Amino acid sequence: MRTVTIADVAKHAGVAVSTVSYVLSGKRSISATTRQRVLDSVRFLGYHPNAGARALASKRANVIALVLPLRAGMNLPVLMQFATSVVTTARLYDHDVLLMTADEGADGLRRVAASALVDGLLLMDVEIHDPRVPLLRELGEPSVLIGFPADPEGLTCVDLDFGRAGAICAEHLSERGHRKIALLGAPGVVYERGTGFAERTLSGFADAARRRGMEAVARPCEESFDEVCGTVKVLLGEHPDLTGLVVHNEAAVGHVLGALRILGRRVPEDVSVVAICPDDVAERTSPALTSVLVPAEEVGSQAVRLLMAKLDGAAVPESTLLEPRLTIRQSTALFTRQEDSQ
Amino acid sequence: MRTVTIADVAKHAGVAVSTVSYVLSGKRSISATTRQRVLDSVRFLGYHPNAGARALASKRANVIALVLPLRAGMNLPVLMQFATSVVTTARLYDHDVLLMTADEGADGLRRVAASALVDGLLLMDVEIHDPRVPLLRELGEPSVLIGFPADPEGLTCVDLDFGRAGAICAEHLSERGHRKIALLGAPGVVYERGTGFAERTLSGFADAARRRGMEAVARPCEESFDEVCGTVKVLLGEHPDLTGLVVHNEAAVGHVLGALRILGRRVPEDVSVVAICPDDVAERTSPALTSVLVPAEEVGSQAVRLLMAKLDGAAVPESTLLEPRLTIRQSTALFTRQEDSQ
DNA sequence: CTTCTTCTTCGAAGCGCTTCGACGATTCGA
DNA sequence: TCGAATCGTCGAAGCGCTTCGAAGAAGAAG
Repeated sequence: MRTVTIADVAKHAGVAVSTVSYVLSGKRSISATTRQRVLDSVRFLGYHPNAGARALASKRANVIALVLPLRAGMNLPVLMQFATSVVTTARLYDHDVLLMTADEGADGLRRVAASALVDGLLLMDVEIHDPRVPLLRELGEPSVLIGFPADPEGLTCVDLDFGRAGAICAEHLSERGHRKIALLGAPGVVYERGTGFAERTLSGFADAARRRGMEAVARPCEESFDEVCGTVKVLLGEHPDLTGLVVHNEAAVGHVLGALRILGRRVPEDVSVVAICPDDVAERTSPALTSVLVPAEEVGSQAVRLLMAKLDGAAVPESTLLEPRLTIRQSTALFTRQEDSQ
Repeated sequence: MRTVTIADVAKHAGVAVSTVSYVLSGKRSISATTRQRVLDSVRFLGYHPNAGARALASKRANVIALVLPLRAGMNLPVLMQFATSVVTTARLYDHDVLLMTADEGADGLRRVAASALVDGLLLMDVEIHDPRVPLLRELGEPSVLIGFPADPEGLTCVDLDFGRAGAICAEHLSERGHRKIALLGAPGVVYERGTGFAERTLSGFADAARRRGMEAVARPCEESFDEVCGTVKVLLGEHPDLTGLVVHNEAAVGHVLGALRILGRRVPEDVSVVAICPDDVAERTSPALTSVLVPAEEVGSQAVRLLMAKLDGAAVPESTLLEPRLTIRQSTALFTRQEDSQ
């Protein structure tokens, strides 16, 4: 069973090879009757263009690279959602996705760019001082970053507006009457690595709290049950009048409720909890958590769309921030001060 | 900055294009001096072969497809480890990895095979009655499956030996003196879908228990804390003399210890717990869990190696089962019967 | 009826690489 | 010492596709 080539289709349809090509690409007008005849032959023979030949002749591989980091402290479910949406969206544009890990580093990027294996790059989990960023400028390969480096000048970046996300959480608690609130963040290493989103959430949270005249504290937090429990305990010990908790650590979300239970605090009667996490995680706890969604799918498909636009030579905005959305569930309640604090 | 081609290298080194090609592929002997001269030119010019041209001429894309399912009930961290190890191992063989989701289904497989985009397929999370399996036979594309379909005849399959894993858990508990044990499994849907690994674990567990003269029960289990708690409660209610628990549900592992704590059972004094999960999960709990490792990395790299062998036309075993390893930690203790049951 | 357009379609020239056959230059056996 | 085998290298023929220039057909315009 030899594979079907464009020449086979041309012969079967009784036209020239180039005609078949033009029918398939739509780059020149072809009469309706010829087009139909060609299309019929394509279907009849089960023709699929040879990717290598196409790439060679057109200088377009119709493949994009997805560069995943896969480091500690990553949020797997969100990452997975993201990857899925990238693949799905890319397919809508007739592109495939090459999976690269960050281990290969600069050489890897250089290699795929130079070998014309891919037409563009999608980099995830970009850090504030990401070593890949200067290389990216040097390569001149079309690219889109998920996350923001320190200097996004000349690059195309997409992300959830984490500053707003932090602020929305604080504002929601403020509206519910809370006066003293805390942020339970990502593990310490995430901050140390300078991953932008964690810091931006924190400052959005803190700024909003200040604007609303609330007292706010923040703490990084590891992901094991015991660590979460310990952190929450210390937090409540140091700030007995704490009534609102924002959790920005997906893995810890589940443990926080358990910790509060053990510590004898009811949710939402004693403490209100808002999480920044995907909806399914927030819905699986009890009580279900009021949460701000990380729209992984939207980020992924938007990133692909931007990359496709760049491949077509279109101008795209350097910065795209996706608006977070708050979903109110059972973990936040109107807080009526039992006794005015102080 | 035009891209460097093999002709540029040839000219720079003062040899024929074909000579450069043979130096790089090693398919014909080349004198040491010429080889060195060519290699120097390659490095000097920063030459990277054009992937499309290479694929076209050699009929080998040097790319393999990784087909991920991305359904409910998947075990993300393991899946991620697996994907990483596939990419890393593939690179050792100078291959890249194309990421596909199962959504595209049969058409997707047909497409990448027909377009010669990839040389082979790696399918994950294969089900007992997987619709992709017959297609695979039809396509005749080199492939390796992770997991076992009902009829693996003529296919190449790799997996952890889950039957042994279940058995090892039971045997370990038996050796520690337990007489009545239970298996807390994957969510119900996983069993209903007929994913082989869950069933094989269960039967390995049950058989070993029977051989050792232990009483054994099993239950599927959802992943939220409340569901886990409920399931454990029912289990202990129905079987008050239960002293050993095997957990084969990574997401639930953390919750199980919390549930036992709430129910007033100490680990390992009252109940011993063995988990089937990656080491890092088992180590993060307290007490750290005695566990059987799912060697995701080994599965991934082994799968790639098998696929590479097939691409080279070598014969490979139809079935490769990786031996599970038990790591003893703090969650299982010698059980001394307080009173001989019955 | 001729000339100029416009619309379709065709032929051919690559794209950059691999691979086959061939050809000198050595080396070996007898 | 001569023919045969071996070694190292070269040239050229594709691989299957895109794309450019041009040609034929069919109207439109004069």
